[in-house]
Amino acid sequence: MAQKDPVLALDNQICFALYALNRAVTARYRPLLAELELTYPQYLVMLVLWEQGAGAESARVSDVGARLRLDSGTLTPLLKRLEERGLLLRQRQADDERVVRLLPTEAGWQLQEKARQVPARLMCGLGVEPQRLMALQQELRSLLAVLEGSAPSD
Amino acid sequence: MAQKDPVLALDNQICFALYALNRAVTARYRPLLAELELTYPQYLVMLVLWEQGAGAESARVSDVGARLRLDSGTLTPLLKRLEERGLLLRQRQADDERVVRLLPTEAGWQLQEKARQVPARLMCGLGVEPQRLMALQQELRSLLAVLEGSAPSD
DNA sequence: CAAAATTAAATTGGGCACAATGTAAATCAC
DNA sequence: GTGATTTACATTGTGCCCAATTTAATTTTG
Repeated sequence: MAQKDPVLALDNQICFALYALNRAVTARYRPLLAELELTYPQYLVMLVLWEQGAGAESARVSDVGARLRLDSGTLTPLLKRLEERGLLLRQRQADDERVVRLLPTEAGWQLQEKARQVPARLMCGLGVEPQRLMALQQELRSLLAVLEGSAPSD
Repeated sequence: MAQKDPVLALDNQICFALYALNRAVTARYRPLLAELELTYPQYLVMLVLWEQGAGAESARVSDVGARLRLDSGTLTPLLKRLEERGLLLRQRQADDERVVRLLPTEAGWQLQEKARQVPARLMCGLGVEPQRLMALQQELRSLLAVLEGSAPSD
């Protein structure tokens, strides 16, 4: 007893494969995002803001949080750093002071131009057939939907 | 220009699917590991130590780091917390004082007993066919091997 | 309308990740 | 065998994550 147990073997933990690959992929993004002076979570936030489009209704903190599954404890300081860098403005909504609207600045939009090449450069660097990645992405998204659609412990 | 761009759409980023699913799965572990009073990275470290077996040569900090792809900046404080909790001993190797050996204590081995049920309980809670998870894990591991076998930007 | 409940962010605190640097011990090179 | 490298951890500092709490504004209820 109290010895090796295949059930507890690291290589049998689905979680570890996910954890390790996530960090390995993030590490591949790092040098590319360093050119934009963005961290990986900051890049994701900018993607959400860019996605809203310039003309559309600006995103709220909670919109970004819902999209990225992050709460204000993570987002508030991150957004303040992006604001200090001049990439966006955080402003309280006049008719509902609880809400903070996030508006990319001109510099924020200019950064989008530089960011456009990131996905392709990443894919190249990975050295994996795009089809294979697309298939994986579909599966990951599908599983995420399953997890988000069921209670944390049915 | 400077508007929506399918290349930058969040839903097209393989990275985001990986990032979001990893956090969702970790969140599923959290209540189970809370019963053991372990965080998720602490759980992974204990898995490595348990895997070594009680009779075998004890693991070094760098062994755990190599297995989990974590450096001493992450591991040292984490291991100190596990030591404070009485789950392991950190002791310098006599014939090479640079090396720190990690030895699970009796409490550390007892915790393995409680941990044995974690994987099955997690799988149940996910509500996904085990075969599907096994297939995903194979793919994740295969991709991790590819990334670790190639330069960070070929 | 006033009290209670809800909502949106912010704050606080603990614990990862990771880059960069520091420190001491062991090994190598001449 | 001594100086230069290398190795193994530790430390420092920045930036996530997340739980729990707080604050302030809005909405709901009686």
